Amino acid sequence: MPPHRARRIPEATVARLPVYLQILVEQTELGVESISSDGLAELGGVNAAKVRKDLSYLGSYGTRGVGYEVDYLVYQIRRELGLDHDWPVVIVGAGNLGQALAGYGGFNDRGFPVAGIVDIDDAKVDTLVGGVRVRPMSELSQIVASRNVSIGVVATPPASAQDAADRLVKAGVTSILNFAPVLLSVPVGVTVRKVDMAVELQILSYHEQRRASAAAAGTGGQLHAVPDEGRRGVSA
Amino acid sequence: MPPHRARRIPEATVARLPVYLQILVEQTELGVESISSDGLAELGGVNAAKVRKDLSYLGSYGTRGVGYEVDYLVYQIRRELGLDHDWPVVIVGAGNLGQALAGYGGFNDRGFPVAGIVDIDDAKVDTLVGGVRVRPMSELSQIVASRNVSIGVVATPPASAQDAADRLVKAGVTSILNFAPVLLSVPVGVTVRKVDMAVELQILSYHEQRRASAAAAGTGGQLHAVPDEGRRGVSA
DNA sequence: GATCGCATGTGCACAGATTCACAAGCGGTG
DNA sequence: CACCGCTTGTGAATCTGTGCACATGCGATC
Ligand SMILES: NC(=O)c1ccc[n+]([C@@H]2O[C@H](COP(=O)([O-])OP(=O)(O)OC[C@H]3O[C@@H](n4cnc5c(N)ncnc54)[C@H](O)[C@@H]3O)[C@@H](O)[C@H]2O)c1
Ligand SMILES: NC(=O)c1ccc[n+]([C@@H]2O[C@H](COP(=O)([O-])OP(=O)(O)OC[C@H]3O[C@@H](n4cnc5c(N)ncnc54)[C@H](O)[C@@H]3O)[C@@H](O)[C@H]2O)c1
Repeated sequence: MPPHRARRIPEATVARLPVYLQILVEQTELGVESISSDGLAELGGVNAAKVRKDLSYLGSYGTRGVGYEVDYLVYQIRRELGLDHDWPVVIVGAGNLGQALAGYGGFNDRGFPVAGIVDIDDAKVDTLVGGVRVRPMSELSQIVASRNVSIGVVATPPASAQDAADRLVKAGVTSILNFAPVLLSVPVGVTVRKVDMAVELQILSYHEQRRASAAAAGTGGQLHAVPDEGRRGVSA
Repeated sequence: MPPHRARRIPEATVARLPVYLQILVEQTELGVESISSDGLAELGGVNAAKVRKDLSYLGSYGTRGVGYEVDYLVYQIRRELGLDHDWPVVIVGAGNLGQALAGYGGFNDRGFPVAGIVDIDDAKVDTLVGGVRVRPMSELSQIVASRNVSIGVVATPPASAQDAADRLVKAGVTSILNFAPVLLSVPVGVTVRKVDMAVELQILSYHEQRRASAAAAGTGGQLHAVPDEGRRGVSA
């Protein structure tokens, strides 16, 4: 039986664990063997108390007065995130974005090999993108089943995104990463995350605009820096 | 003088306004002239009370007993987000991702035309990606200055991302959208947002893993659906 | 012009996330 | 083996966000 039974980790923490993991792996490569919550906080751009609380959800894996053993922490975070094995993904839509994703080595390195990429356009089928051959939609189910895929990526135009999601679900996928700027409707039990780059730009635009109007209304142009936080602006 | 002076809008709300905006524009195109908080909530996959509270930060632009006039709401959200004019962006890094971004029409449509794309690799310079010619790094400042760019996109490998950000800041950019999986360090007054696709996949992986272990520990395989929420899984 | 239905706008209670502050405890030192 | 410095782990306070529930007020109807 595992140490704590079925502890539920807050979503906010789950979203930060991958960031810690990334940093810790980099530190390992630099030969660092031990790290304090302060050190990790610095590298991750967050508060040290938050780091400690986040890590405490995994269990007590630090040593008081010393810090955390990097290797062991990597192992524990990996385990918690389910990264102790690969998660092959299937990409639907071999357009601009789908091709960039398929050709990107970073996913493979981080445990998400591209099991296949499918497209509805016959002209795209059988072309090679990033070492992967584009397959027709009819093979989607077969790819999912044979490679035991549970994560699908939607990279089709918005109008086709729901169709793509429906096919993924029908094929047996239970998690979807959606790049189309539309809300996907899926059965209960399927998890969807959306990445919308236009939304990100619009959030930046809001802050730009706010800065501009604050300057206009403000002390007359002289922009004096906020107290501190070292050398970092609004982040996410 | 504007109606409310300098109301501060909660970050969570700022992040949802672009989603409402997108939906409202689509509704306009469908000929819909008026929408209730319920309707908008449905289309946006959120709670109706949240929609009302979010919109109330902009001012009282609804009509009790009726709803919101779509056109007017679009206008107000645009204004609040600073989308009453275009925000040209400059992309650093013309690799897989940079090319996909430059070739993507959706940014232009949503008010973020690509003012330029630069790369450090001479072999890439002068090639055309998505109708835009790749420029050498030496022209970055000139592009930023002449097109009045305040938003930069980092699409270089992680190791070069800080360098790219430094150059953007030096050129005068005050907002950065970072696609490299590293924390960027920037001066106070510069806003950074990070989009990390591997993080998104890892969050999905966490939920997959959790589902799997819950099923193993659970009632023995028979997956019965959660009470409801209609037909939608975990979302973001 | 009084009445009624209906959707907004918001006070309030609750939930979740962040941060502080400090007791607990490990390892090294004398 | 007792002491000391240092960092973890966590209770408690605070801040932020969510969602209910309902008073408010608009517009339509009679
Ligand atoms: N390219 C980018 O940089 C970028 C940036 C942000 C968001 N997006 C979003 O990502 C999505 C894809 O963008 P893109 O630029 O790659 O578009 P694209 O038009 O280049 O490619 C879309 C691909 O999907 C295929 N397709 C269409 N309908 C399909 C269906 N029902 N099933 C399977 N395949 C189908 C098309 O044949 C095409 O190959 C869009 O929703 C877009 O809004 C793209
Ligand atoms: N391709 C994807 O789908 C994808 C997905 C997720 C994340 N990313 C991230 O996006 C970034 C870019 O990925 P990619 O696949 O396009 O990489 P890539 O290697 O194809 O392209 C990177 C480009 O940046 C240029 N470059 C390198 N150093 C530079 C510098 N100092 N200044 C300016 N340009 C420089 C290179 O010449 C190259 O053209 C990476 O950080 C990657 O982790 C990419």
